[in-house]
Amino acid sequence: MLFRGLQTGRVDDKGRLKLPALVRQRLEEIYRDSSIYITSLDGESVKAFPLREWEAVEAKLSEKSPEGNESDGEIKQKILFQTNKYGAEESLDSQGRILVPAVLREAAGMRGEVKILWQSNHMLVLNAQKFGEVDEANRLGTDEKRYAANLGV
Amino acid sequence: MLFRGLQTGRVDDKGRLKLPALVRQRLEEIYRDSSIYITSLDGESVKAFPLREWEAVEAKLSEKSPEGNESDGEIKQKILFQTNKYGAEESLDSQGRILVPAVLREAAGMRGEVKILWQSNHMLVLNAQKFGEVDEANRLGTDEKRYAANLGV
DNA sequence: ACACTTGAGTGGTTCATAGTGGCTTAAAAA
DNA sequence: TTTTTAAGCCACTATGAACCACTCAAGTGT
Repeated sequence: MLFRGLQTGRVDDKGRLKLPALVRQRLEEIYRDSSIYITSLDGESVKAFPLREWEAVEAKLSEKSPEGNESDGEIKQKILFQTNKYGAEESLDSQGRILVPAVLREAAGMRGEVKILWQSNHMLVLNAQKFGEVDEANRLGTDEKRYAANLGV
Repeated sequence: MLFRGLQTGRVDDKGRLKLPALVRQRLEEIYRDSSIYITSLDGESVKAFPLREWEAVEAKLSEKSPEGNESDGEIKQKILFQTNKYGAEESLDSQGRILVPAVLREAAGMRGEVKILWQSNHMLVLNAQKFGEVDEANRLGTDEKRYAANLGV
């Protein structure tokens, strides 16, 4: 777990995403490598993978699917195509910034302040508007709160 | 892996494809050789192989097929014929450009801006229109996004 | 057969700008 | 305070895009 909770970053007018100091420190501690694969599935949000994590995903995506499962391989191909479309290998500069590729910057509206969340193996980066939408879509109903309560939350 | 993500190149009015600087650097690092075999299977897209990679493919194509497998050898012949039809050995000039053979230029609509993807052992080059078509065909539905999420993407 | 034209390919130059790196001031934390 | 982090800003550089000029080969017409 790289970090918990919400972090905020900022994209400057040249399209560079500045990561909060905490995130930089953790990246350094855990991965000892500042290489990042920055991409997206749909252009709505930005996903930034420590390169090592991305390589693991890549391995899964290029694994041969079990016999008799055509569609499985097809989906993997699609995922690879989409992530390639938005993707770029980057690395943190001396001030902890990474350049967001122009296509992605445009598609995901990466300008000014952005929200950063850690999701199992990558950072999810959203602009304020998208964050609001996701938030809305993730509101808990009473049943869900009960469910949470059962889990001790 | 030569590079990840999408690169854009440009074909000038003389039919020369200019490779992005990153790609040139990586080619130099990894292959230490600027020889490229540029070809296509069907004229729809351009496939540019570092010569060494193409030689590996060629080796597979000229391997004797297992006994009693007529059609296998036939397919290899067809593939060789088509790749020869469009193919040419080229090498990067001092400014990182390669000439796309006229036939291929014509067939694949190589003019102006083009998209470049790395596919296991070669660069796949598509014009904007073809890229759009492929993109369209590779859009992810909600089920597929769920599948991706399970893989950690 | 010869000179001439044409067009494709080659090589290089120039200019604008996206990207890079770093500096400085401001703000926040210790 | 002192120290760290952030944000804006500025200057430099590498790259890309557009040109231009030259070579070479093929074809054309006399």
